[in-house]
Amino acid sequence: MRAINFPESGSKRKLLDAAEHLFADKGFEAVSVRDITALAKTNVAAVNYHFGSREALLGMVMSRYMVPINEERLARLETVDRKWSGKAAPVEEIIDAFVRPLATQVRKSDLSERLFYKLTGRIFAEQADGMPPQIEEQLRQIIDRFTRSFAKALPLVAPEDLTWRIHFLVGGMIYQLTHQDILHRLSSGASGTPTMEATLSRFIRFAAAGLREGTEPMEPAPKGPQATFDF
Amino acid sequence: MRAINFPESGSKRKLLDAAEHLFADKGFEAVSVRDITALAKTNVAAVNYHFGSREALLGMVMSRYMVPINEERLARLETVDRKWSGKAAPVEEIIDAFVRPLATQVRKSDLSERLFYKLTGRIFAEQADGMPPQIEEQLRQIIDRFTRSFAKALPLVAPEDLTWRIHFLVGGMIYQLTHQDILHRLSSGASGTPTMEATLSRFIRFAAAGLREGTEPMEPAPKGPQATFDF
DNA sequence: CGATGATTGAATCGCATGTTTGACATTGCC
DNA sequence: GGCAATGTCAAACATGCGATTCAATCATCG
Repeated sequence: MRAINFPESGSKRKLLDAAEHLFADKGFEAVSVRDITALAKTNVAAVNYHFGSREALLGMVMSRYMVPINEERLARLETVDRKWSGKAAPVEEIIDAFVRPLATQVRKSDLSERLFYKLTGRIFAEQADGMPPQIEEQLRQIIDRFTRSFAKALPLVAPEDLTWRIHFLVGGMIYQLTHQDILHRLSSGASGTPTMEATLSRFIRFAAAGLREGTEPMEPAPKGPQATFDF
Repeated sequence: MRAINFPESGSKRKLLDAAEHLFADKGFEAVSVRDITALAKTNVAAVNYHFGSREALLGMVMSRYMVPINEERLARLETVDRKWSGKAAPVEEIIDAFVRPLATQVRKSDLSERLFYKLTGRIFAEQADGMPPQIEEQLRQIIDRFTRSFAKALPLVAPEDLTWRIHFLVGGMIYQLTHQDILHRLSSGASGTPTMEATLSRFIRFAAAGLREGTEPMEPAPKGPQATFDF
């Protein structure tokens, strides 16, 4: 499907690394070509020589970063599908296949945990238009495949509802990644930044409950008339 | 607490309106002073004359936009608290107090639905640092107050867990607002943009289930060994 | 009216941006 | 060695930016 060669060394690689760090830290718009070449210790012209333009470099940073994550997502989903072939898989496992690659790929990266997650968030939050076409295509495929698996796991959720709930899921995760620090700054009882592992399992529980909503075998209302809340 | 007068007319008002439209549509960084003054049909110098700087104008746009929303949030929460004084309110009502003001304030605005929500999202997603101090303070107060109400409504959820779940909630909503169009473009079975009312009630159900997760009176596992899922 | 202070307008400042240029250095291959 | 191809470099270019200047205009009120 793909045929990109990400350079292993040389100043092209140095530029990609520097750009990745800076984009993750400050955001795509806030980083100039000169910032990048300064950090990479190359000449300003190097960016345009190697990539043609600043935008092309930006796209290549996103690709190099996203492609392995998305490939692992699909691989993990396939494993889950095989394991539960035909039967409905637990939604937790599907969500896990979607978010876990973030935790595994972070270790293969030069980026710190914090920067790695910020970059993920930024790719969605800032650059969602202007994404390289092949990345957008890959994403479309992923949402498609995961939606199919969720649909099988949650036959009682109407497809229309399911689409929305998946959006809420993706959004909650993205936002969480990008804005961990800010949200914690706004919460007065802010406990220190926790490990990614803990965040992921918390998130999976939260999202799984949201996805399953309404499919439980009739829970007795624990308190008050919440069954009659009027929407 | 506050003592801002938002101008009712004149070119100061025209600048605020123009800036609001442009910021919502293109994002804060992508809009220049010249773009704003062109749309407002004023001179370039007007921005610096009336606001001192581009940044100050940006802050005033955010304030004029966010303050009424946040005030309505607090007012609604207070109503809910009074209604259930002492007792635990249904989480749906608390979430509603948080998200409903978006639907009511959109009608008082000059902005289209789409631009209105995009602006909300952008204030969080792009400008979360650099927010005017008084807005940040207001937000902190809101998260505080809502957290307290949620805690009372969900006594079985550990405070630490609750903080996280609220983050997921806020993030899911923000992201949804900002990226409705993109997510729908990525979902192949994209049905047309639905009304805000429908989105809100879908979201409230999703988030309420996530918040309540683990507090239900022991649901019989509907399928598979999901109780032993290993995190 | 005329004076005073608020507002506008055209021009310009200094600066940072992405990109291009052309000379120079390095590399790899015959 | 010779000679392309490839890569590097300092310098400059064109553009757009936020901000400022200062004279012209306007509104308000004595």
